[in-house]
Amino acid sequence: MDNEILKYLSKYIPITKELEEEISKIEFIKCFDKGTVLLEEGKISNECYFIIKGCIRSFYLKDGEERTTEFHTEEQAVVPSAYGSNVPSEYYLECIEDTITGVGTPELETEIYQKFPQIESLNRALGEAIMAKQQDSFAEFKMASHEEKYLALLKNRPDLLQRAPQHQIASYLGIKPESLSRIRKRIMNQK
Amino acid sequence: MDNEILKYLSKYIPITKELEEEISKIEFIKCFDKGTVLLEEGKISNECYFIIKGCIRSFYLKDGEERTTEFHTEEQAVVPSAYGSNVPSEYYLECIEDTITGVGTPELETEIYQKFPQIESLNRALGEAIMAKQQDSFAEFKMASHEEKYLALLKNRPDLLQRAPQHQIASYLGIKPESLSRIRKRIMNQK
DNA sequence: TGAAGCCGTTGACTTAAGTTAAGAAAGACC
DNA sequence: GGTCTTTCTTAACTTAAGTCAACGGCTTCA
Repeated sequence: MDNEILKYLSKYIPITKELEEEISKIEFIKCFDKGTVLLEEGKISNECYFIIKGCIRSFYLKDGEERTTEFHTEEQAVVPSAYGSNVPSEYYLECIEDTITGVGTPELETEIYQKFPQIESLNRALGEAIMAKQQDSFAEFKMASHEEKYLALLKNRPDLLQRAPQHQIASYLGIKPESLSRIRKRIMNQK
Repeated sequence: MDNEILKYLSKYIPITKELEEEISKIEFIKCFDKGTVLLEEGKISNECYFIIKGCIRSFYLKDGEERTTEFHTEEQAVVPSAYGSNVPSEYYLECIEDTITGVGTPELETEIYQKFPQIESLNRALGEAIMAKQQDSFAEFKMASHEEKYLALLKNRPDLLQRAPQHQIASYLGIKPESLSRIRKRIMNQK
């Protein structure tokens, strides 16, 4: 099976011949160079992405300063919150690496859900699971010290620290680059 | 329409006679006194709740200290992250007011989804919308000062500050009760 | 090769939150 | 009514993050 999206789906639901044909037919792969901006603040977004390879950073501007909200990597879906709603986006999507994605649209989604209701079921179940996980990690995050947040990131997504520049990591953690630098120094000295 | 759940559903999808009969038949209303613990750490949970009236607080224990993760109020669903999964819960659910809820189970859910796929579609769509909102507010929360977090809560959920004791609000904001007290004093003096 | 920018680090200073402890106010219970 | 508990506030001290500024390393590009 050389289709990444089918490979992903097969983890959760049986892939029928019919489903395989349909998905192969409609899958729409796009490649983006590092630095490509997929969505800008104020623009309407009608695409969502499933990352096959690479990293997409979402961030918004506050007082001219970039605030990173997420780093999306392999096997993750990127659904702009304004996706399909005709509401201008409040944030940016930027590829911080060369990135290969499957691209979806609201129309395509509707079509697939009609033909394959089990995929909508899957998305509901996955969505609920992701939401519960989000709530848990939000709770952890709220009470953690900045150092603990950094250590948690180091543990859960060690690759990110290699893939993204440190000041972006800092804004993702909700701290200033200077603080992150000091935290790293402190941890080094403790060892 | 005297059924709160139907009233809620009718905001999003047309209520057919058949749907109305079915939901009325299966709806299971329970009332709980203030102080009732609906779920304890370590217990399996097989119920989810839709709050008609009241307030349910979810929290977990860390080093013997309660950490409030959410205050669920009217028209909100409370789905324990371990719901239907046979995994012991990591947190508690407690009614901090007399509370009236609709109660759901995984079996009931499956049954409803089979009979009324449009409800599963609705749940998927609502889930995605809630998730996007969660991500946005998480992003705001990360970069906000403690004072800004308090002011945001004051603005978005002013009722909570009347309904829950201050130390629970503090742990919900991720700060110590002493800090919240100081922040409130600071704000009062500024006015 | 040299100038300009970006990035991470460091230092000095300010500000605010955590910690510990104590006390006042309000409620619950007997 | 009086005691006990819970809740909130206040104070003194410690610790760490924000702010501002400077510097060195590295890349880019003319």
